[in-house]
Amino acid sequence: MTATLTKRQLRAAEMGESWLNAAREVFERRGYAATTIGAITEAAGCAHGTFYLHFRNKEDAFAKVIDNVAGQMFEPARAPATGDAYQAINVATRSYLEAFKAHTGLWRCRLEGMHQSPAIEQLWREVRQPFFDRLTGNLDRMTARGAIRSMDTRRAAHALGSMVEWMAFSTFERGQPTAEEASFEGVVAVLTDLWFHAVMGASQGAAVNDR
Amino acid sequence: MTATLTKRQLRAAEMGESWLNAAREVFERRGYAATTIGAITEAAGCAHGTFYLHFRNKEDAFAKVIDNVAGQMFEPARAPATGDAYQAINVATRSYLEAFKAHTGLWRCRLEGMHQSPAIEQLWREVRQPFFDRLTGNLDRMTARGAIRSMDTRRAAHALGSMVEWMAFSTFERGQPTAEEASFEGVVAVLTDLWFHAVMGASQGAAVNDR
Amino acid sequence: MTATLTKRQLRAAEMGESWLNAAREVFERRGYAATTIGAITEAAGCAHGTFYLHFRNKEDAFAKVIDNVAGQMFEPARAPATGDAYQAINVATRSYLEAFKAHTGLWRCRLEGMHQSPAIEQLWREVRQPFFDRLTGNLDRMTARGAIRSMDTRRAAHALGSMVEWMAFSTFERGQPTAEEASFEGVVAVLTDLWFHAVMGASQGAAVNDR
Amino acid sequence: MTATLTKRQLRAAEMGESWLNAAREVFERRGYAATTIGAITEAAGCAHGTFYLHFRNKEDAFAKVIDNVAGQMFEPARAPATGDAYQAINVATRSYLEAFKAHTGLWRCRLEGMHQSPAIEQLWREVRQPFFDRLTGNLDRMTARGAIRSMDTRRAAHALGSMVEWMAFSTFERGQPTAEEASFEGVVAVLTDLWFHAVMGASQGAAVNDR
DNA sequence: GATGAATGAGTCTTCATTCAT
DNA sequence: CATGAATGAAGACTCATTCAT
Repeated sequence: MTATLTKRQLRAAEMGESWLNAAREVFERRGYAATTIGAITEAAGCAHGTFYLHFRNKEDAFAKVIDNVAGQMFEPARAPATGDAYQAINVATRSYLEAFKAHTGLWRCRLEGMHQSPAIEQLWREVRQPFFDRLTGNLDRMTARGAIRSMDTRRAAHALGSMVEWMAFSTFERGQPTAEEASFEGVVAVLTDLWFHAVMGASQGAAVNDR
Repeated sequence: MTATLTKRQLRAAEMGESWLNAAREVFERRGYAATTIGAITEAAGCAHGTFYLHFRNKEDAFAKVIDNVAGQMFEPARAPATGDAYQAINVATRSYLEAFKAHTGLWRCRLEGMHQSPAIEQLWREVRQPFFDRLTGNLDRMTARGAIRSMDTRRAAHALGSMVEWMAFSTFERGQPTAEEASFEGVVAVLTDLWFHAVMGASQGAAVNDR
Repeated sequence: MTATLTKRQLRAAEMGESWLNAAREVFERRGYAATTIGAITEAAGCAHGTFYLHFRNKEDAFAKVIDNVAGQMFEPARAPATGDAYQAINVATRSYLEAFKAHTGLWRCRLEGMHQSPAIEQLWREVRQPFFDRLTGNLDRMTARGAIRSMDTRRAAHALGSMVEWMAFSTFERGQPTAEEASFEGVVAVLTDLWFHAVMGASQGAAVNDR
Repeated sequence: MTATLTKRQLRAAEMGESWLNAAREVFERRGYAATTIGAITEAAGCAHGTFYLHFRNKEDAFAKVIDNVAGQMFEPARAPATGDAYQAINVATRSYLEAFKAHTGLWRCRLEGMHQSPAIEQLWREVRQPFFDRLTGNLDRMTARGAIRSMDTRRAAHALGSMVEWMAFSTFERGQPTAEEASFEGVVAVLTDLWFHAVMGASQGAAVNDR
């Protein structure tokens, strides 16, 4: 892990870091398709041709940018769950939304770019997989110790993760900042509440009986 | 004369249909950015310039395509809820996933195109809004008659809708058809289960006490 | 003369006159290059293809328009000179400027179009020639009876006609209507004054002696 | 380093020159509307895209061409008047006609292009204005010292300038080289003669009295 | 490593003209 | 005579990529 980080940092240092920042800034601001090599070199303050000393092409530049910030985007959710289940879900959700908010532009860019480059789609999948794996593991453990009803944990993790991910996107993406809906705490509260009940509820049979 | 007119109008209508189909097919297959006017005219089997007799430009063509299928995509969820809550959620979820599955390519295309055209973003928002409004209304009614605990219904509707929407996308988008995950019924079951418990669970206070 | 007029009127009547008006209106408003067949048919309230029942192409349409209004544009100057020389020049100049003012748009259009179509250039030359011929004739007569000094009457007519023509254009063309400069009477007075002295002055030798 | 830079800059300057020449040549030969980017790049012996390294578009190219030759076209008239009035007028007229003759194509092109581009119209106006200002100044001075009768000097300058300008155009434009009319000296003589008498003649009142 | 001029393939868009109805 | 859909040639403009310096 440290090796990976070091390697990444080293490579970033090699290319002056400024290139990655320039590329990221342009991708965030203009989106994938609208980003041109010229815009990146301009942001980097270098000549046009110099781009190709650092990246193979636009796809490669985006991949390197994603690779560089992927850690920050999914790292927070990696914190070990502490306290009771509700608290744990609340903290995890808040962390995720905060991390998401800091990279809205890249998220949008990726959403656009993954359809224009299989490599980007693949990269993103790899980056996101550990996140879902962790969620699945959590549900597995809770199921194992009888804390929640039994369920298809992999798919449940996927569904709940999607809920947070897509709600985050809908809420924070540019153009959607309705004052009310964008209220950070409100979103955290609702997501926590739904997630908590979704997994903590009694088995469906019992629930049905309760009606 | 009427015959002439009718014949002409008929052919015009037919052409309109075939152009929409040609455009849709290309958008689905190649995505937004990669779709060229030439590809559409080729699919339509007509000359290049003819495109502009039907559409103003690519953006307009996509808008017309979306407009044409939007009804199909969100109509199913409009069916009145029948039976008990679990059944209603199950039916609605299955309907949505089926409709989604039939237009995966367009969904992907829209996800890509909305970042390249404000008009498309706006159009989609308008198309999707009624869907969320209906969900919100359902939750409001259930809350009103005490069937579920009280909650921020608008945000809850948004979150649950997002869960289904994004899970559907992750599951059915091209390149993701892992045999297991793509199992339609499994996905429907999990989504129904989570949704049901998410809204039917007792109030958070009680739940917390249950720990 | 009457025959010519009749023939022209007949042909105009044949094509409903409205086509000529529509074409003229568009040429005046948009200029030669910017005029499209579609704009003319739209102005005429007819279908696109109908244009070709009346004109061979844009060049032909413009030629017919010019042919139709040529009379009006140069007719006034045809009035026989009455009164003394100064009065005659004054009246002729005013007439010319008035006629010019009524067709500024066409003048501009012709200036633009003559470089895009040899036929238009040729047509215009033919239309303008009689005007200069008349001027030349006038100077010839005055020289013959000793009213003015002897000169190269053809070239002098050309030069003086050009003065009025180009001054008119500079003064009345769109975008040049400085209040002061566009003052109609002021322009007439100056042109009359210069023209009068240009031809009435004593021979150069005498003039030089006068210094 | 300096060598490299210098060499590069030199070549860049050379290229700039050759591009201007290529563009000018094409504009002169084909006129404004008929000039295509392809024709210019062909004349320059370069690839299509290279055009846009030197000019923003056709309008910009023409503006730069005009800007480049404007000095040459109006410079001659700037020479200080020497000798008597007749000589001064003669020299100025000859200079103008010579300069005009060297750029007939551009003149025609400008006449055509100014109706297709407000920027070109504006540019030309700016280029031509000093010329008329100088003429006005000359007349003002002559009036002040009583050398000529009093008149509306600004309009008179405009009218006389127009006479020379438009006579030059009619005489030298392609297609008009009738042997007789194109005789350079003859035109100079007539224009000088008319201009001289136009301004040197006694006041109109006196002239009228002379009748 | 850095530069930036040059390239040319690729797209969009317009529009004169034709022709079956 | 009238229609208007269809055509396709033509031209503007962009931009990723290369390469000599």
